Amino acid sequence: MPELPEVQTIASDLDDVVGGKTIAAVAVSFDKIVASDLNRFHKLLTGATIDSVTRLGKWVCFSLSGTEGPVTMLAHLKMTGQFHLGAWPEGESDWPPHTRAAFRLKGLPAENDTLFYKDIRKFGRLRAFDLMELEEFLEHLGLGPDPFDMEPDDFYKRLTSKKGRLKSVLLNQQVVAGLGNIYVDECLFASGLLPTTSACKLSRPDTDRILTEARRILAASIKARGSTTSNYEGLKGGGSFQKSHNVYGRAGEPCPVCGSPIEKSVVGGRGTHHCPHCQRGRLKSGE
DNA sequence: CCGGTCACCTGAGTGC
DNA sequence: TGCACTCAGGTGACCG
Repeated sequence: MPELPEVQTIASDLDDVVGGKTIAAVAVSFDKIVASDLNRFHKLLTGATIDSVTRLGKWVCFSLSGTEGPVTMLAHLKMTGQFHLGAWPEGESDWPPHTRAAFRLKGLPAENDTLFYKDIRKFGRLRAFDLMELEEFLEHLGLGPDPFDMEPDDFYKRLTSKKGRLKSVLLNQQVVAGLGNIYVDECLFASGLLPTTSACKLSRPDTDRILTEARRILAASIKARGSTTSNYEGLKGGGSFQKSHNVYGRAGEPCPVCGSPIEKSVVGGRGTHHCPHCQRGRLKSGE
């Protein structure tokens, strides 16, 4: 379930390990994993050099120099996507379990010269674009800014212009990019706000508090290489921030602040965790 | 515009 | 031991 800190870790590991490498060959073992044209995917990426790997919301963004100009590969890992290094598969039986695509890289030892995209549930998608196609796709996505890039004024306007419940609005990637189920629950606990609060009724102190807590929690999680609950690790291993979760995955356990049992409910179709005592209405001015 | 539901998939966990 | 069942969350599509 990679969210912002996990994708940041994955991208930064990839940048270290495969940055500067040239793709000698591309193989796809499950066609649907490539959501842009498959022939063009092969054509754009084969022979291209990976200049850098960064994060865009929850997308992993490979910037490459292709044979005919700049190329971008965007990867969305959805629930169970991972990148791994291994040996190039010569036959179908050589593919590691659940791997869906392989990129053979030049200049690495043969036993580790291939970047695999692994995805148990096959929800993730890879796309390759030239500059114009990228621009078009990004416009279509309409991602909002990261919490780290967001001005408090802008954040207030974005949240209060939505009529939905706070949890759903924070999960909307067009409002703010990078938050997922885990960090929204943690952030709302830290902010003392109920997930079911109407976003449009929030005060300026409310939205300031949410932004501050989101930045604090996300930064701490990035430092811990993210949260490993299941099916997440970077090239250099998993994270440890799950140990710092206060409410996510802790239904029935005592709230670390007041001791009340953490409640689990469904909000916007997502499992939602909150403390019924610490999370109440909106904050008052000056709090 | 908004909420609810389903589809996309597989594995882990639970209860009988 | 095995089987049926539920659940996990990111996103897009669809309906009311």
